[in-house]
Amino acid sequence: MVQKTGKPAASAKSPSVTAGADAPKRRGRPRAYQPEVALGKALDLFRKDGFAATSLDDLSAATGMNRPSLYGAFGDKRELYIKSYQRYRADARAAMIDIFRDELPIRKRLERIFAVALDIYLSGDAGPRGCFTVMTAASEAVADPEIRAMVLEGFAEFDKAFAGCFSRAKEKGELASTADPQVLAQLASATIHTIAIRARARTPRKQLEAIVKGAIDVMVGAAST
Amino acid sequence: MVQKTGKPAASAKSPSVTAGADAPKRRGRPRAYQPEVALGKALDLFRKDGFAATSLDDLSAATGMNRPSLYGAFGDKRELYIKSYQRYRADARAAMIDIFRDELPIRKRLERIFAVALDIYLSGDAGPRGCFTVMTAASEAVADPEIRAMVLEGFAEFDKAFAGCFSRAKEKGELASTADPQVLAQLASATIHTIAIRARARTPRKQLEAIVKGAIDVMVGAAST
DNA sequence: TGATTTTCATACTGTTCCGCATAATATAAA
DNA sequence: TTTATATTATGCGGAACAGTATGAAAATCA
Repeated sequence: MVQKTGKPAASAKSPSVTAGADAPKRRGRPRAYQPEVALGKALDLFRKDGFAATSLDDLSAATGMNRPSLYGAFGDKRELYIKSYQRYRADARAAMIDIFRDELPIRKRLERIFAVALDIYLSGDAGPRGCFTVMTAASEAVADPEIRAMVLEGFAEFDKAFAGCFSRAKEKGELASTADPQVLAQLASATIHTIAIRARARTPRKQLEAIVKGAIDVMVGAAST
Repeated sequence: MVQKTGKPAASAKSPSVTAGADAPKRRGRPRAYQPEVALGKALDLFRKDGFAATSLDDLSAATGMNRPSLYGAFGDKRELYIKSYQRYRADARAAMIDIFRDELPIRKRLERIFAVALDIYLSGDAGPRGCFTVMTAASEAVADPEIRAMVLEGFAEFDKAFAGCFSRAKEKGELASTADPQVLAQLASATIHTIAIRARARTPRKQLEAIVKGAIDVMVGAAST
Protein backbone atom coordinates (compact mmCIF):
# COMPACT_ATOMS: atom_id res chain seq x y z
CA MET A 1 0.00 0.00 0.00
CA VAL A 2 2.77 2.31 -0.72
CA GLN A 3 0.96 3.30 -3.80
CA LYS A 4 1.36 6.32 -5.84
CA THR A 5 -1.43 8.37 -4.46
CA GLY A 6 -0.85 7.75 -0.84
CA LYS A 7 0.32 11.13 0.25
CA PRO A 8 1.72 12.86 -2.75
CA ALA A 9 1.76 16.43 -1.67
CA ALA A 10 2.96 16.66 1.87
CA SER A 11 6.22 14.88 1.39
CA ALA A 12 8.28 15.33 -1.68
CA LYS A 13 9.23 18.78 -2.73
CA SER A 14 7.28 21.06 -0.45
CA PRO A 15 4.27 22.89 -1.70
CA SER A 16 4.56 24.82 1.46
CA VAL A 17 4.73 28.09 -0.39
CA THR A 18 1.20 27.87 -1.62
CA ALA A 19 -0.43 25.12 0.32
CA GLY A 20 0.06 25.81 3.93
CA ALA A 21 0.41 22.36 5.40
CA ASP A 22 -0.51 19.02 4.00
CA ALA A 23 -2.72 18.30 1.06
CA PRO A 24 -4.58 15.23 2.23
CA LYS A 25 -6.20 13.59 -0.69
CA ARG A 26 -6.99 16.13 -3.29
CA ARG A 27 -10.25 15.52 -4.92
CA GLY A 28 -9.97 15.63 -8.71
CA ARG A 29 -7.50 14.56 -11.31
CA PRO A 30 -3.98 14.78 -9.98
CA ARG A 31 -1.58 17.38 -11.25
CA ALA A 32 0.92 16.30 -13.84
CA TYR A 33 3.44 18.87 -12.64
CA GLN A 34 5.11 20.04 -9.47
CA PRO A 35 4.48 23.72 -9.02
CA GLU A 36 7.91 24.38 -7.49
CA VAL A 37 9.72 22.64 -10.30
CA ALA A 38 7.66 24.38 -12.94
CA LEU A 39 8.28 27.75 -11.35
CA GLY A 40 11.99 27.06 -11.43
CA LYS A 41 11.83 26.43 -15.16
CA ALA A 42 9.82 29.57 -15.72
CA LEU A 43 12.33 31.52 -13.70
CA ASP A 44 15.16 30.25 -15.87
CA LEU A 45 13.38 31.36 -19.00
CA PHE A 46 12.46 34.81 -17.76
CA ARG A 47 15.97 35.32 -16.52
CA LYS A 48 17.42 34.32 -19.86
CA ASP A 49 15.14 36.23 -22.19
CA GLY A 50 13.38 38.86 -20.12
CA PHE A 51 9.68 39.47 -19.82
CA ALA A 52 8.65 40.53 -23.29
CA ALA A 53 10.75 38.03 -25.23
CA THR A 54 9.46 35.08 -23.24
CA SER A 55 6.22 33.77 -24.68
CA LEU A 56 3.67 31.65 -22.96
CA ASP A 57 4.40 28.95 -25.49
CA ASP A 58 8.02 28.99 -24.40
CA LEU A 59 6.96 28.80 -20.79
CA SER A 60 4.52 26.05 -21.56
CA ALA A 61 7.20 24.01 -23.31
CA ALA A 62 9.76 24.56 -20.57
CA THR A 63 7.47 23.74 -17.69
CA GLY A 64 5.62 20.92 -19.39
CA MET A 65 2.38 22.61 -18.44
CA ASN A 66 -0.05 23.70 -21.08
CA ARG A 67 -1.24 27.25 -21.06
CA PRO A 68 -4.51 26.78 -19.20
CA SER A 69 -2.63 24.99 -16.44
CA LEU A 70 -0.16 27.84 -16.24
CA TYR A 71 -2.98 30.28 -15.78
CA GLY A 72 -4.64 28.12 -13.22
CA ALA A 73 -1.50 27.67 -11.20
CA PHE A 74 0.17 31.06 -11.45
CA GLY A 75 -2.17 33.56 -13.05
CA ASP A 76 -1.31 35.56 -16.14
CA LYS A 77 2.10 36.22 -17.57
CA ARG A 78 2.91 39.14 -15.33
CA GLU A 79 1.93 37.26 -12.20
CA LEU A 80 4.06 34.36 -13.25
CA TYR A 81 6.94 36.74 -13.83
CA ILE A 82 6.56 38.23 -10.39
CA LYS A 83 6.34 34.83 -8.76
CA SER A 84 9.43 33.77 -10.65
CA TYR A 85 11.26 36.81 -9.40
CA GLN A 86 10.17 36.13 -5.84
CA ARG A 87 11.43 32.62 -6.18
CA TYR A 88 14.75 33.86 -7.53
CA ARG A 89 15.15 36.21 -4.63
CA ALA A 90 14.31 33.51 -2.15
CA ASP A 91 16.85 31.17 -3.72
CA ALA A 92 19.54 33.81 -3.75
CA ARG A 93 18.83 34.72 -0.16
CA ALA A 94 19.00 31.10 0.88
CA ALA A 95 22.35 30.71 -0.83
CA MET A 96 23.83 33.76 0.89
CA ILE A 97 22.28 34.12 4.27
CA ASP A 98 24.57 31.72 6.07
CA ILE A 99 27.68 33.37 4.74
CA PHE A 100 26.41 36.78 5.72
CA ARG A 101 25.85 35.48 9.22
CA ASP A 102 29.01 33.50 9.69
CA GLU A 103 31.54 35.18 11.92
CA LEU A 104 34.45 35.01 9.55
CA PRO A 105 37.18 37.55 8.95
CA ILE A 106 35.75 40.25 6.74
CA ARG A 107 37.96 39.47 3.80
CA LYS A 108 37.01 35.81 3.85
CA ARG A 109 33.40 36.71 4.21
CA LEU A 110 33.41 38.98 1.21
CA GLU A 111 35.30 36.44 -0.85
CA ARG A 112 32.68 33.82 -0.15
CA ILE A 113 29.76 36.11 -0.85
CA PHE A 114 31.13 37.19 -4.19
CA ALA A 115 32.01 33.63 -5.08
CA VAL A 116 28.42 32.57 -4.53
CA ALA A 117 27.21 35.54 -6.53
CA LEU A 118 29.46 34.56 -9.40
CA ASP A 119 28.16 31.02 -9.27
CA ILE A 120 24.65 32.32 -9.61
CA TYR A 121 25.41 34.73 -12.41
CA LEU A 122 27.58 32.41 -14.46
CA SER A 123 25.40 29.33 -14.31
CA GLY A 124 23.30 28.36 -17.26
CA ASP A 125 23.55 25.94 -20.15
CA ALA A 126 23.10 28.48 -22.88
CA GLY A 127 25.52 30.99 -21.50
CA PRO A 128 25.63 32.97 -18.27
CA ARG A 129 22.22 34.04 -17.11
CA GLY A 130 23.26 37.00 -15.07
CA CYS A 131 21.20 38.38 -12.24
CA PHE A 132 17.43 38.49 -12.55
CA THR A 133 17.26 41.86 -10.84
CA VAL A 134 19.88 43.52 -12.95
CA MET A 135 18.98 41.90 -16.23
CA THR A 136 15.24 42.20 -16.48
CA ALA A 137 13.55 43.28 -13.28
CA ALA A 138 15.28 46.65 -13.17
CA SER A 139 14.05 47.35 -16.68
CA GLU A 140 10.49 46.55 -15.80
CA ALA A 141 10.82 48.58 -12.62
CA VAL A 142 10.37 51.93 -14.32
CA ALA A 143 6.85 51.22 -15.38
CA ASP A 144 5.66 48.64 -12.86
CA PRO A 145 5.39 49.81 -9.25
CA GLU A 146 5.11 46.34 -7.79
CA ILE A 147 8.26 45.12 -9.51
CA ARG A 148 9.96 48.37 -8.64
CA ALA A 149 9.23 47.86 -4.96
CA MET A 150 10.75 44.41 -5.10
CA VAL A 151 13.85 45.63 -6.88
CA LEU A 152 14.40 48.47 -4.44
CA GLU A 153 13.88 46.09 -1.57
CA GLY A 154 16.48 43.80 -3.08
CA PHE A 155 19.01 46.61 -3.30
CA ALA A 156 18.29 47.65 0.25
CA GLU A 157 18.62 44.10 1.48
CA PHE A 158 22.08 43.76 0.00
CA ASP A 159 23.18 47.17 1.20
CA LYS A 160 22.03 46.38 4.68
CA ALA A 161 23.59 42.95 4.80
CA PHE A 162 26.93 44.27 3.60
CA ALA A 163 26.74 47.18 6.03
CA GLY A 164 26.24 44.70 8.84
CA CYS A 165 29.37 42.84 7.79
CA PHE A 166 31.46 45.99 7.71
CA SER A 167 30.06 47.25 10.98
CA ARG A 168 31.01 44.09 12.75
CA ALA A 169 34.41 44.05 11.11
CA LYS A 170 34.97 47.57 12.32
CA GLU A 171 33.99 46.61 15.84
CA LYS A 172 36.46 43.80 15.71
CA GLY A 173 39.17 46.16 14.59
CA GLU A 174 39.52 44.66 11.14
CA LEU A 175 38.89 48.00 9.49
CA ALA A 176 40.33 51.44 9.99
CA SER A 177 38.43 53.58 12.45
CA THR A 178 37.72 56.02 9.66
CA ALA A 179 35.95 53.41 7.56
CA ASP A 180 32.28 54.08 6.88
CA PRO A 181 30.35 50.79 6.78
CA GLN A 182 27.53 52.39 4.83
CA VAL A 183 29.81 53.59 2.07
CA LEU A 184 31.72 50.34 1.93
CA ALA A 185 28.44 48.48 1.69
CA GLN A 186 27.40 50.52 -1.31
CA LEU A 187 30.72 49.78 -2.92
CA ALA A 188 30.20 46.10 -2.28
CA SER A 189 26.75 46.31 -3.85
CA ALA A 190 28.27 48.16 -6.78
CA THR A 191 30.73 45.31 -7.17
CA ILE A 192 27.85 42.87 -7.19
CA HIS A 193 26.17 44.92 -9.89
CA THR A 194 29.22 45.27 -12.06
CA ILE A 195 29.99 41.56 -12.06
CA ALA A 196 26.36 40.75 -12.75
CA ILE A 197 26.35 42.94 -15.81
CA ARG A 198 29.74 41.91 -17.07
CA ALA A 199 28.91 38.26 -16.58
CA ARG A 200 25.97 38.66 -18.88
CA ALA A 201 28.30 39.89 -21.59
CA ARG A 202 30.35 36.74 -21.15
CA THR A 203 33.29 38.32 -19.39
CA PRO A 204 35.37 35.30 -18.31
CA ARG A 205 35.19 34.22 -14.72
CA LYS A 206 38.89 34.84 -14.15
CA GLN A 207 38.44 38.46 -15.06
CA LEU A 208 35.41 38.85 -12.83
CA GLU A 209 37.33 37.31 -9.98
CA ALA A 210 40.10 39.82 -10.54
CA ILE A 211 37.57 42.63 -10.29
CA VAL A 212 36.25 41.17 -7.08
CA LYS A 213 39.72 40.81 -5.64
CA GLY A 214 40.61 44.38 -6.48
CA ALA A 215 37.40 45.66 -4.96
CA ILE A 216 37.95 43.70 -1.77
CA ASP A 217 41.49 44.99 -1.53
CA VAL A 218 40.24 48.54 -1.63
CA MET A 219 37.33 47.94 0.71
CA VAL A 220 39.19 46.20 3.49
CA GLY A 221 42.39 48.06 2.83
CA ALA A 222 45.03 46.55 0.63
CA ALA A 223 47.58 47.02 3.39
CA SER A 224 45.73 44.80 5.78
CA THR A 225 46.21 41.76 3.58
CA MET B 1 31.11 67.51 -68.00
CA VAL B 2 31.72 66.20 -64.60
CA GLN B 3 28.21 66.78 -63.58
CA LYS B 4 25.64 64.44 -64.87
CA THR B 5 24.43 64.31 -61.33
CA GLY B 6 26.10 67.18 -59.70
CA LYS B 7 28.20 65.61 -57.01
CA PRO B 8 26.15 62.85 -55.58
CA ALA B 9 28.79 60.31 -54.81
CA ALA B 10 30.63 62.19 -52.16
CA SER B 11 27.55 62.93 -50.12
CA ALA B 12 25.10 60.40 -51.37
CA LYS B 13 24.96 58.50 -48.14
CA SER B 14 24.73 61.21 -45.60
CA PRO B 15 24.42 64.90 -46.30
CA SER B 16 26.58 65.56 -43.30
CA VAL B 17 25.59 64.36 -39.93
CA THR B 18 23.88 67.54 -38.95
CA ALA B 19 22.52 68.20 -42.39
CA GLY B 20 24.68 71.22 -42.59
CA ALA B 21 26.09 73.17 -45.48
CA ASP B 22 25.59 71.80 -48.92
CA ALA B 23 22.38 71.09 -50.73
CA PRO B 24 23.19 67.96 -52.67
CA LYS B 25 20.05 68.11 -54.78
CA ARG B 26 18.77 64.66 -54.30
CA ARG B 27 16.95 63.24 -57.21
CA GLY B 28 13.60 61.85 -56.17
CA ARG B 29 10.93 62.81 -53.72
CA PRO B 30 12.47 64.51 -50.74
CA ARG B 31 12.55 62.80 -47.40
CA ALA B 32 9.95 63.80 -44.90
CA TYR B 33 12.26 63.00 -42.00
CA GLN B 34 15.77 63.69 -40.79
CA PRO B 35 17.59 60.42 -40.26
CA GLU B 36 19.52 61.69 -37.26
CA VAL B 37 16.41 62.97 -35.55
CA ALA B 38 14.51 59.78 -36.27
CA LEU B 39 17.37 57.68 -34.95
CA GLY B 40 17.29 59.69 -31.76
CA LYS B 41 13.62 58.91 -31.27
CA ALA B 42 14.19 55.24 -31.95
CA LEU B 43 17.01 55.27 -29.45
CA ASP B 44 14.73 56.72 -26.81
CA LEU B 45 12.16 54.02 -27.37
CA PHE B 46 14.59 51.14 -27.34
CA ARG B 47 16.20 52.47 -24.23
CA LYS B 48 12.88 52.80 -22.49
CA ASP B 49 11.31 49.48 -23.43
CA GLY B 50 14.11 47.24 -24.61
CA PHE B 51 14.36 45.35 -27.87
CA ALA B 52 11.51 42.86 -27.68
CA ALA B 53 8.92 45.18 -26.19
CA THR B 54 9.47 47.86 -28.79
CA SER B 55 7.42 47.22 -31.90
CA LEU B 56 7.97 48.61 -35.32
CA ASP B 57 4.64 50.35 -35.01
CA ASP B 58 5.89 52.11 -31.91
CA LEU B 59 9.06 53.08 -33.72
CA SER B 60 7.08 54.21 -36.71
CA ALA B 61 4.85 56.40 -34.57
CA ALA B 62 7.75 57.87 -32.62
CA THR B 63 9.90 58.65 -35.61
CA GLY B 64 7.11 59.77 -37.88
CA MET B 65 8.41 57.36 -40.49
CA ASN B 66 6.25 54.57 -41.78
CA ARG B 67 7.60 51.08 -41.70
CA PRO B 68 8.87 50.87 -45.27
CA SER B 69 10.80 54.06 -44.74
CA LEU B 70 12.29 52.66 -41.57
CA TYR B 71 13.47 49.63 -43.46
CA GLY B 72 14.84 51.70 -46.25
CA ALA B 73 16.73 53.97 -43.95
CA PHE B 74 17.97 51.64 -41.24
CA GLY B 75 17.30 48.04 -42.19
CA ASP B 76 15.34 45.64 -40.06
CA LYS B 77 14.55 45.91 -36.40
CA ARG B 78 17.80 44.47 -35.19
CA GLU B 79 19.85 46.75 -37.40
CA LEU B 80 17.90 49.73 -36.17
CA TYR B 81 18.55 48.61 -32.62
CA ILE B 82 22.26 48.34 -33.24
CA LYS B 83 22.38 51.71 -34.93
CA SER B 84 20.48 53.21 -32.03
CA TYR B 85 22.96 51.74 -29.63
CA GLN B 86 25.87 53.08 -31.66
CA ARG B 87 24.27 56.47 -31.60
CA TYR B 88 23.78 56.27 -27.84
CA ARG B 89 27.39 55.38 -27.35
CA ALA B 90 28.52 58.20 -29.58
CA ASP B 91 26.36 60.68 -27.69
CA ALA B 92 27.61 59.47 -24.34
CA ARG B 93 31.19 59.60 -25.50
CA ALA B 94 30.73 63.12 -26.79
CA ALA B 95 29.28 64.21 -23.48
CA MET B 96 32.16 62.75 -21.50
CA ILE B 97 35.29 62.95 -23.57
CA ASP B 98 36.17 66.53 -22.70
CA ILE B 99 35.87 65.89 -19.01
CA PHE B 100 37.99 62.80 -19.25
CA ARG B 101 40.65 64.85 -21.00
CA ASP B 102 40.56 67.95 -18.86
CA GLU B 103 43.47 68.24 -16.51
CA LEU B 104 41.48 68.76 -13.36
CA PRO B 105 42.18 67.45 -9.89
CA ILE B 106 41.11 63.84 -9.79
CA ARG B 107 38.28 64.43 -7.37
CA LYS B 108 36.79 67.20 -9.48
CA ARG B 109 37.17 65.14 -12.55
CA LEU B 110 35.33 62.19 -11.10
CA GLU B 111 32.60 64.41 -9.76
CA ARG B 112 31.97 65.84 -13.18
CA ILE B 113 32.02 62.50 -14.93
CA PHE B 114 29.50 61.01 -12.56
CA ALA B 115 27.32 64.09 -12.72
CA VAL B 116 27.11 63.77 -16.49
CA ALA B 117 26.36 60.08 -16.15
CA LEU B 118 23.54 60.85 -13.76
CA ASP B 119 22.13 63.41 -16.16
CA ILE B 120 22.05 60.79 -18.87
CA TYR B 121 20.51 58.09 -16.73
CA LEU B 122 17.90 60.25 -15.05
CA SER B 123 16.64 62.06 -18.11
CA GLY B 124 13.36 61.07 -19.70
CA ASP B 125 9.80 62.28 -19.63
CA ALA B 126 8.27 59.01 -18.57
CA GLY B 127 10.72 58.28 -15.82
CA PRO B 128 14.46 57.72 -15.79
CA ARG B 129 15.67 55.82 -18.79
CA GLY B 130 18.80 54.39 -17.31
CA CYS B 131 21.76 53.34 -19.38
CA PHE B 132 21.24 51.67 -22.73
CA THR B 133 24.13 49.30 -22.15
CA VAL B 134 23.06 48.20 -18.72
CA MET B 135 19.34 48.13 -19.34
CA THR B 136 18.92 46.33 -22.61
CA ALA B 137 22.15 45.80 -24.52
CA ALA B 138 23.72 43.64 -21.83
CA SER B 139 20.68 41.39 -21.92
CA GLU B 140 20.90 40.96 -25.67
CA ALA B 141 24.62 40.42 -25.39
CA VAL B 142 24.36 36.80 -24.28
CA ALA B 143 22.81 35.67 -27.50
CA ASP B 144 24.00 38.24 -30.02
CA PRO B 145 27.74 38.33 -30.70
CA GLU B 146 27.69 41.67 -32.45
CA ILE B 147 25.90 43.39 -29.59
CA ARG B 148 28.12 41.58 -27.14
CA ALA B 149 31.21 42.96 -28.82
CA MET B 150 29.84 46.47 -28.55
CA VAL B 151 28.95 46.05 -24.90
CA LEU B 152 32.34 44.66 -24.00
CA GLU B 153 34.01 47.45 -25.91
CA GLY B 154 31.94 49.93 -23.97
CA PHE B 155 33.03 48.46 -20.67
CA ALA B 156 36.64 48.46 -21.78
CA GLU B 157 36.38 52.03 -22.95
CA PHE B 158 35.18 53.20 -19.57
CA ASP B 159 37.71 51.11 -17.69
CA LYS B 160 40.50 52.51 -19.80
CA ALA B 161 39.37 56.10 -19.55
CA PHE B 162 39.08 55.88 -15.78
CA ALA B 163 42.43 54.13 -15.54
CA GLY B 164 43.97 56.99 -17.47
CA CYS B 165 42.55 59.47 -14.99
CA PHE B 166 43.88 57.59 -12.01
CA SER B 167 47.26 57.05 -13.61
CA ARG B 168 47.73 60.72 -14.21
CA ALA B 169 46.49 61.55 -10.74
CA LYS B 170 49.04 59.17 -9.33
CA GLU B 171 51.80 60.78 -11.36
CA LYS B 172 50.76 64.13 -10.01
CA GLY B 173 50.91 62.80 -6.49
CA GLU B 174 47.19 63.04 -5.87
CA LEU B 175 46.97 59.41 -4.97
CA ALA B 176 48.90 57.19 -2.62
CA SER B 177 51.84 55.45 -4.22
CA THR B 178 50.18 52.15 -3.40
CA ALA B 179 47.07 52.98 -5.40
CA ASP B 180 46.39 50.73 -8.37
CA PRO B 181 44.85 52.73 -11.21
CA GLN B 182 43.46 49.60 -12.81
CA VAL B 183 41.62 48.55 -9.70
CA LEU B 184 40.35 52.03 -9.01
CA ALA B 185 39.12 52.25 -12.58
CA GLN B 186 37.11 49.08 -12.15
CA LEU B 187 35.61 50.50 -9.00
CA ALA B 188 34.69 53.66 -10.86
CA SER B 189 33.05 51.59 -13.57
CA ALA B 190 31.22 49.62 -10.91
CA THR B 191 29.94 52.89 -9.52
CA ILE B 192 28.72 53.84 -12.97
CA HIS B 193 26.92 50.53 -13.21
CA THR B 194 25.32 50.71 -9.80
CA ILE B 195 23.93 54.19 -10.34
CA ALA B 196 22.67 53.21 -13.77
CA ILE B 197 20.74 50.30 -12.36
CA ARG B 198 19.45 52.10 -9.33
CA ALA B 199 18.39 55.07 -11.41
CA ARG B 200 16.20 52.79 -13.46
CA ALA B 201 14.39 51.76 -10.29
CA ARG B 202 13.72 55.40 -9.56
CA THR B 203 16.19 55.81 -6.76
CA PRO B 204 16.17 59.57 -6.10
CA ARG B 205 19.02 61.63 -7.44
CA LYS B 206 20.09 62.73 -3.97
CA GLN B 207 20.65 59.15 -2.98
CA LEU B 208 22.60 58.39 -6.12
CA GLU B 209 24.75 61.43 -5.51
CA ALA B 210 25.45 60.17 -2.03
CA ILE B 211 26.59 56.85 -3.45
CA VAL B 212 28.84 58.67 -5.88
CA LYS B 213 30.30 60.82 -3.16
CA GLY B 214 31.03 57.84 -0.95
CA ALA B 215 32.66 55.99 -3.81
CA ILE B 216 34.84 58.94 -4.70
CA ASP B 217 35.88 59.31 -1.08
CA VAL B 218 37.09 55.75 -1.02
CA MET B 219 38.74 55.89 -4.41
CA VAL B 220 40.78 59.03 -3.94
CA GLY B 221 41.15 58.52 -0.21
CA ALA B 222 38.81 60.19 2.16
CA ALA B 223 41.76 61.66 4.02
CA SER B 224 42.95 63.59 1.01
CA THR B 225 39.82 65.70 0.95
C1' DT C 1 -20.90 1.18 -9.65
C1' DG C 2 -22.01 6.30 -10.68
C1' DA C 3 -21.62 11.24 -9.35
C1' DT C 4 -18.42 14.86 -8.37
C1' DT C 5 -14.36 17.37 -8.62
C1' DT C 6 -10.11 18.85 -10.41
C1' DT C 7 -6.92 18.88 -13.97
C1' DC C 8 -5.38 18.03 -18.75
C1' DA C 9 -5.57 18.69 -23.84
C1' DT C 10 -7.18 20.81 -27.88
C1' DA C 11 -8.51 24.43 -30.27
C1' DC C 12 -10.36 28.89 -30.88
C1' DT C 13 -10.51 34.28 -30.80
C1' DG C 14 -9.00 38.56 -31.71
C1' DT C 15 -4.90 41.12 -31.65
C1' DT C 16 -0.32 42.32 -32.72
C1' DC C 17 3.75 41.34 -34.82
C1' DC C 18 7.46 41.85 -38.75
C1' DG C 19 8.56 42.30 -43.26
C1' DC C 20 7.31 43.38 -47.92
C1' DA C 21 4.51 44.32 -52.26
C1' DT C 22 2.21 47.70 -54.53
C1' DA C 23 0.90 52.10 -55.84
C1' DA C 24 0.79 57.07 -55.28
C1' DT C 25 3.58 61.32 -54.85
C1' DA C 26 7.16 64.71 -55.31
C1' DT C 27 11.38 66.10 -57.01
C1' DA C 28 15.43 66.44 -60.67
C1' DA C 29 16.92 65.68 -65.26
C1' DA C 30 16.13 65.49 -70.33
C1' DT D 1 6.51 68.80 -71.09
C1' DT D 2 8.14 63.75 -70.45
C1' DT D 3 11.10 60.53 -68.10
C1' DA D 4 13.70 58.81 -64.33
C1' DT D 5 14.33 58.51 -59.52
C1' DA D 6 13.53 58.38 -54.67
C1' DT D 7 10.51 58.61 -51.27
C1' DT D 8 5.76 58.23 -48.92
C1' DA D 9 1.40 55.84 -48.08
C1' DT D 10 -1.58 51.88 -47.83
C1' DG D 11 -2.26 47.57 -46.72
C1' DC D 12 -1.54 42.63 -47.24
C1' DG D 13 0.14 37.87 -45.49
C1' DG D 14 1.59 34.57 -42.54
C1' DA D 15 3.20 33.92 -38.07
C1' DA D 16 3.23 34.56 -33.19
C1' DC D 17 1.04 36.42 -29.42
C1' DA D 18 -2.02 36.29 -24.75
C1' DG D 19 -5.82 34.59 -22.90
C1' DT D 20 -10.03 31.52 -22.78
C1' DA D 21 -13.79 28.15 -23.93
C1' DT D 22 -14.87 23.50 -24.28
C1' DG D 23 -14.71 18.81 -23.55
C1' DA D 24 -12.08 14.63 -22.27
C1' DA D 25 -9.47 12.34 -18.58
C1' DA D 26 -8.33 10.84 -13.92
C1' DA D 27 -8.82 10.90 -9.40
C1' DT D 28 -12.06 10.80 -4.85
C1' DC D 29 -16.51 10.15 -2.65
C1' DA D 30 -21.00 7.98 -2.05
